[in-house]
Amino acid sequence: MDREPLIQFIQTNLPAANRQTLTDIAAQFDEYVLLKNDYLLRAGRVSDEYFFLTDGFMRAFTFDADNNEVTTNFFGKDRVVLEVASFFMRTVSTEHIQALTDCRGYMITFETVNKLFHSVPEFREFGRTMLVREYATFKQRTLAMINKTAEERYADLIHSNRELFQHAQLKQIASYLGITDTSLSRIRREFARKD
Amino acid sequence: MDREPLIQFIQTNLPAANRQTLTDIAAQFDEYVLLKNDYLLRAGRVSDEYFFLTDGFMRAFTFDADNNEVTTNFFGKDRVVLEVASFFMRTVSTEHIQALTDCRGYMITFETVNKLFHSVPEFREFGRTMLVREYATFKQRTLAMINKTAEERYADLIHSNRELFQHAQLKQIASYLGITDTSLSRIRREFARKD
DNA sequence: CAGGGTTCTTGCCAATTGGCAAGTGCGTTC
DNA sequence: GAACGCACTTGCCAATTGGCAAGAACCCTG
Repeated sequence: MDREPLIQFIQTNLPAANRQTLTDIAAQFDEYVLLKNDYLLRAGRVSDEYFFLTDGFMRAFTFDADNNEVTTNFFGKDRVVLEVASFFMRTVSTEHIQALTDCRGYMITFETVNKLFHSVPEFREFGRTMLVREYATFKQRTLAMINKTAEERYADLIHSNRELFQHAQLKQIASYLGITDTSLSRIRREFARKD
Repeated sequence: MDREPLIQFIQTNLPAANRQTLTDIAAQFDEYVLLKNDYLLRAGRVSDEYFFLTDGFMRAFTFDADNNEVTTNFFGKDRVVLEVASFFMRTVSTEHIQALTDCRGYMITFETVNKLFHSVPEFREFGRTMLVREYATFKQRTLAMINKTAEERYADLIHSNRELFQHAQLKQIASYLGITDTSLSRIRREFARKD
């Protein structure tokens, strides 16, 4: 069982930890595999999945008042995949998390996260850093919705995550960007002319 | 020094803690007062302010690419006021936090937060709960930007926080809702006709 | 390779929102 | 109380985005 990707990831976010601590933390995770279209989490359940994704793409989505699917997040390699509110507050999830491709990674439960959280100071730091990063990312997205045009948001996404476009449907990307698939299609046409 | 508001707040978010633990945590905070228009944080600095607001209203704001002011957050009574990214990641803040009214509350520094975080298990839980709540709130806001109209977002805000409208300028509220002051003015006109 | 389903694109028109500039209302100051 | 500044409103028009429906492109599956 090669946990190097996991260890590397924790270390990147926690340079101060020594090798033994890192492997101790990593040992608490279980290897986990999803096939394309498998669900990591379904709405209506309380999430018990803290998943570190080493290979593949996933997305989180929910439904709006008119029952339209809205993609709330995409996840790629080397990211922690979880529904923060449901996992930490033990509330029923309003979101689904599904594999866009075959996926591979490492899983840990709420109970184990808590155990590590209280017994390993370095893991506390790691957990907090994760949460702060995710928070900052969401804040940036809210800000982008406010002060950037749909075209700018599209440009940002394709430049930062071109590979995503090979795995996600344009309709999913559109709802993530806060526009309809029709508008996204038009933006892509304009974009193709210039760039 | 009556720290009851602070103790009550911590207890609400941490029902398991006993009285002694609560007073020990509260003892680490310092009373702090701001006059209207005073800044709690200025962009360009690394935030060292974790502020529990017991009375008054505050707002956080930044500037977009065209140098327009964008209000990113409003804070009322019984809320923790801080710039999460700057405070926890020790990065330079892109945001200002300013008092909309005279304010009163309790302050704690990054160093003391960390001390408590590692030495008091109950405070770890408290800190994590705060962060998770703030995260969930921002996520809800992003979602609202995507699948609600400007009018619905306005209705939500005025119903959940009517008092805010007595202290913040409509232009500030408009940028928080992701629209111009012109549009907000029109929405309010329509709204007044119906409701 | 024919048929059927899904995704994506396009055209047309409507609704929402923005930009600008002028106007109104209100409080402050001298 | 006249003059000024500031916040807010309004009118006019333009730009952006959405809704709908039809068509094109593509992929399965038999």
